[in-house]
Amino acid sequence: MTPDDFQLSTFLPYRLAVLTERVSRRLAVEYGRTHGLAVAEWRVLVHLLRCGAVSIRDIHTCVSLEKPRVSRAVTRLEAEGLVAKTAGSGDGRLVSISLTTAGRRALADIIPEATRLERQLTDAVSPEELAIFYRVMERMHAVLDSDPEAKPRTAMDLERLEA
Amino acid sequence: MTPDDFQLSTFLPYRLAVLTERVSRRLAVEYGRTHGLAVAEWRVLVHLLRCGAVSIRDIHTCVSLEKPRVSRAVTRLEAEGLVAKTAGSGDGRLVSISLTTAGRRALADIIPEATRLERQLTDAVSPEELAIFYRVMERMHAVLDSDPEAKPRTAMDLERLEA
DNA sequence: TCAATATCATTTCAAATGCAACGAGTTTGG
DNA sequence: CCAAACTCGTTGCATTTGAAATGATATTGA
Repeated sequence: MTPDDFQLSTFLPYRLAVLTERVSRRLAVEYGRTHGLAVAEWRVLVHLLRCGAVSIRDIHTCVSLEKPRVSRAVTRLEAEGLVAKTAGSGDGRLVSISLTTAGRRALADIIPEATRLERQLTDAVSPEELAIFYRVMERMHAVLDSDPEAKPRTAMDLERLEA
Repeated sequence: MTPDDFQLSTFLPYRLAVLTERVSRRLAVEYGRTHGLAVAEWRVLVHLLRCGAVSIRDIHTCVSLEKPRVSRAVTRLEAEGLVAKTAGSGDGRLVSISLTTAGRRALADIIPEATRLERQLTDAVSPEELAIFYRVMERMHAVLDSDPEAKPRTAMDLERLEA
């Protein structure tokens, strides 16, 4: 392919970016409207639901967010009463973050909506096609895993493969 | 699925976001290292290669970037001599933006690298799987197209379907 | 033991971002 | 003809962002 034939609208990274942003913004409507959350806050809450009391560092290495972003998200969530931040009992550097009842309640509101959106998207294709879709995504990740210029995957995203 | 079973690492919007960011950042290494470009600048340059002299508005409606972002990207590109900005001949509000020779040369450097990265990713799966992958993406777009809460697709991304 | 190194969370700072408002120009409808 | 409504590109402004620096605590190794 000569450079002149290059077309943005069929370029894989562009197509991924466009679909992702569209899905992402659509989802943000749900958790934004009902609880004023941003994506970082949403991810932190969900991670806490599954992993209980954890540190900033732990969240950072799990949910693909930079450390300062997690720190700020937690600050906001604490201000809104959705999470509690307590000094770690053992290591004095660690902060222990956990869901409050209000946080759990917020998730109980949002998760069904999120799941509904996901189902709307996945129901548009057959289970076989969807399985292939996820397999292709995984293969692309694998290519990046062996590329020294690419950023490594988070612990959680790798862990999922073993399960 | 009860809310407690919800898992971020298998949630479609999250998975899309993670893969997209990884691919996007890997690509940015290419056009960042060689020419100091950011994603908006890269998209503008590529669009110009294909569409010749166009307005800010036209770029905005084609490459999925907000208008101010396009405007600022063009300002930077002009400062670096990669595009030329001339007052539109007809409508006095329009600005005509086109590639300079240096801009064309920059693209000649970057596009092969971008294409190489894309091929690395797509070569990891069979052509059939890749075709299904793109079809699934298109179906998800179609779901969002009929969702009033979702942002509409750009002209260019829709146009591609007719071709 | 205790200095050097490492890790954790936060903060600083400069740059990027998006929304809304703006000024300039154009089209429309009476 | 001209005032109202619209469109174009830019800019102001408040917020978000990530990289690097910071301060506090832990660990290591001599």
